[in-house]
Amino acid sequence: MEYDFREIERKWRKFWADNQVFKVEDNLAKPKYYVLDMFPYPSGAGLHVGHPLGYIASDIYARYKRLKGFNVLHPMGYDSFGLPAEQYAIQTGQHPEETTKENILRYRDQMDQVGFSFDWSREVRTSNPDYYKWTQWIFSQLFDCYYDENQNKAVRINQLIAEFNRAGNVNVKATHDCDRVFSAQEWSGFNATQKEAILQQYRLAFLADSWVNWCPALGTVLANDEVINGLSERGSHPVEQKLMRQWSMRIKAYAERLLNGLEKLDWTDSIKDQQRNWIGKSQGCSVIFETEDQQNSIEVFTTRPDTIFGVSFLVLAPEHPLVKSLTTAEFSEKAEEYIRVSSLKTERDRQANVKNISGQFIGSYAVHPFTGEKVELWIGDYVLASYGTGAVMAVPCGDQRDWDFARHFNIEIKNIFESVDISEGAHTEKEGKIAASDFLTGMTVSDAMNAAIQKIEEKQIGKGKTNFRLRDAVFSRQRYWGEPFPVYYKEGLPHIIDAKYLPIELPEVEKYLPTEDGKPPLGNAQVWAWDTVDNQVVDNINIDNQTVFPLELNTMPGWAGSSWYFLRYMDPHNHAEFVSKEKVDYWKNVDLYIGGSEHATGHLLYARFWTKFLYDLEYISFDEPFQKMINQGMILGRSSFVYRLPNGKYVSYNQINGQDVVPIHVDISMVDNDKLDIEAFKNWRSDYANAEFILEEDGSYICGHEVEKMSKSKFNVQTPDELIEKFGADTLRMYEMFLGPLEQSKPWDTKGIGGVHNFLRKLWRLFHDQEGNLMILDDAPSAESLKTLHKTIQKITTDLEKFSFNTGVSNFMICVNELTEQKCHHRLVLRDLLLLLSPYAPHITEELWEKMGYESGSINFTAFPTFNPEYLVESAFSYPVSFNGKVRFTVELPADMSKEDIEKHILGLEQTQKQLDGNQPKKMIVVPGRIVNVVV
RNA sequence: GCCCGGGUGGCGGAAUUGGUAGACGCGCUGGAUUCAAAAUCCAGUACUGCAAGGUGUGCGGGUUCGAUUCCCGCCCCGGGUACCA
Repeated sequence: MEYDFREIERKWRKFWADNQVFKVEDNLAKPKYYVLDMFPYPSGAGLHVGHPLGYIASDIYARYKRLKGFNVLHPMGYDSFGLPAEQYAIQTGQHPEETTKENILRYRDQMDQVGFSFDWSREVRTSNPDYYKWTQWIFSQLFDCYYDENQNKAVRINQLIAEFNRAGNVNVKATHDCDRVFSAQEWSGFNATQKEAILQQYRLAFLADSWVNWCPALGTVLANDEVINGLSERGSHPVEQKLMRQWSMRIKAYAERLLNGLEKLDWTDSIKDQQRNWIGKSQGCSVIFETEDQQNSIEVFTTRPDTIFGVSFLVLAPEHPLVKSLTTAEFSEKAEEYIRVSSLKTERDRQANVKNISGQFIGSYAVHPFTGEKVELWIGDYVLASYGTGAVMAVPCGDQRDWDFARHFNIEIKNIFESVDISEGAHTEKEGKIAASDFLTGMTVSDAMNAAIQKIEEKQIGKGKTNFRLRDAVFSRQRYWGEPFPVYYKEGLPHIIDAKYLPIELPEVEKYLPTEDGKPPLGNAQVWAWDTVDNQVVDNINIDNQTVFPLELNTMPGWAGSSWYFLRYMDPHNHAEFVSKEKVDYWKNVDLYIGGSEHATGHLLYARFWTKFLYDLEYISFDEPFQKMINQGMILGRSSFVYRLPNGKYVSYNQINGQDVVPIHVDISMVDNDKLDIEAFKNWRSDYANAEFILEEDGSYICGHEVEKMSKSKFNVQTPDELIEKFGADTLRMYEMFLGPLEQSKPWDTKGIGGVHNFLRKLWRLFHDQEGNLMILDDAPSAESLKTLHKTIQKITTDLEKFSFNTGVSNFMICVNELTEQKCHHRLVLRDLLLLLSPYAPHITEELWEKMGYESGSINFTAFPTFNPEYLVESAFSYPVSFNGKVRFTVELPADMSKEDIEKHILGLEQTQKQLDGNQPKKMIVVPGRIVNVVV
């Protein structure tokens, strides 16, 4: 019987599904292991061969862990809210839910074909009301909390209110945006609106007017990580700054913990560094400069307090609140013009003109806190209003931008560094000694830093401070296809709908576009008001602002649902809680997370933030979601090209010979081994129907190729479906792993897939005789076969532990090659081989397992073979003998021979004497079991 | 600019973390089998040289008995990031 992979794979997929083989119970008696893939957004394009790469790796690992006796949680779901479905809806009028469902069906079908061992009974979809009910609930918890910096955790807002009632906010240490200090008496005098306005400045989910990245083309705001070089991540549309009233998340409160938490995670340095940079902690100090007229004071933030005597001017952001009052009449016109011009610049313009130095003197001066000298005040848009204090002390000798600015505007450049030349640029290195700086003179930079901060604090003109680049995260989107907020507005104040009435389901709308008066799409909904008596969503006509109120029109961003989905898998059908304490205490956090590195500063940061928050409230017992993470590389496409000559003929690649040609992408399905199917090409498009060719000598047309990202427009997309049809899922799984290290990006090339397919056929033959009948021998295997087997057990095990899946495949090939040569048909060897291979190639191994007479469908729940080193003991070793490091010959010697004996033996050899050519060896290096080196 | 990766045959990639560079697969060459093809099997395949040999892991140095591996200085490619004070 031949290896009929189609029949075999169909059979086992059905068996697994019918018997729910991979359904996992919360078996508290067994040790747990949680293997998770980043869940996909189900796009209309379906999966290409790049998508399953990570899923295959995680599936192999999950199956391996099961064989090792772990209770493995290995779920899958869909991040099913998102922009593409909504834009498709705008174009076609089709409800995003419909398209999303269709896409999910296609994804599921494609994933099923690969033979993954997901427990589909735990599937989650973020757009499912049963799911987003809890996303809304978590939002309401964030709304109900503030961050207490004394306890260093999130605490219920009631406790803050109690403190306000007791003593105002004088003693409160919390992360907040509140710039006023009030007493208990004042607090009790505030009305409800005033009180809530203040509370908003403390809540972890809060409403605030903030500068946001507004994308007019998409009609929505975007988070910082959704903006790349001033353009939207999706669609590359321009983004501008706009002041809007938006929901935000006070992620800043967690900056320090998000930074420190990275230490204990088993992630790549690259991702950790990206998060560190994004969080952007910088230590320094604030310094207050009094203005010359002593009417105002300007606070700056600096990381170089040691250079305070090098200050020659201050620069304020054009948006700085004091600019207006500090500008003298003489300069007001110029200053206003400068402010106007810079406000028109989008973030993108500002970035594009980084080299352009611009600024404006505003006519007044500050006073240097130590020297009492006058310091010019300037505005310049290289200073950002949103970072630090929105003002900097400029030290041209120590900072290149300040140096450029000073040079450009002809401002004095003081040198406060000992024997450093600053005529051609600033001295930015933190080394050397400080000069001409009063009490700092003669100190090293680091000593001077400490001394300066100490003095500044003594004089009460500032204090040591830590700044973070991390901004609070905007949480409102002007979209339809996202989670609605459980929020209604009463007298302009947001009120949270009680958890027992959740979910608040997305309303039906006629159009998915913003309303004519610029409200978000939910503004089109007819039934979108909250009845506080009946506690339900009712028609807008009932709004009386007495008992029925308008609901929030924004929806939540894409990262809301993906920030906690890994928890829901543990308890996906729980209607009473987002996850039960018992289950989350058993499964804990994800042991192995596999996904792309493009989520470094988005999803991975937000998920960590929400995890820490839920930990603070003691809903979960761990504060990092993903212990170990592997980022699979991108699989690139291999595009094929035909070349058109100016005369319209198509010339084969090797016949171009430097002629002027236009390369044209051709669909890779028409190309086999770079050879073009000419008929298919002619039939592809009408304008190619009469194409003429200049062919190779053998009459074929050879295409050129290039490695590029896979995309429809380049006709280089390879879907898994057609490969599975042609070679089977087991072949595809092993081939994707064989391509190279998981983390590396690599070009997709179908050429080698035949080699992997041959391997499986060869494996099949190992279990059968020449006539194709099953042939399993029950007598004792040879020592040689046992050696092959145990060598393989050892290698496969270490490869799996190192996630080196590509070398794993090689080692299987070596093993099967050796066993074939040994004509090994022994039960004991083949049984273990099947177990070893089953994580990689589950279908063929289930089939052979069953044929060998073992229980059907049990192979993934048996036990992984254990390595026995006894079988590998060698009696002899073939020593490479080198002279001055160059290997000249090898010699077979007993493995237990002593160093001295080896040395003697080698020296006595004729070959050695020949190599020595009459010279005396200076020295001999003998590494037992490794190498012999003779130094001449 | 800065921060992470990476550079090994015609190609994808191996190499116990200082010990025989190029495993495994693809491709290619030759052969067996076949009426023929497919499939399968065997042999060869870093470069150079008739050969002995010589040269080879981006480039230039260094440490070492011995370096793809460690150190110093460059070059190139990929990813991230930036008037962040």
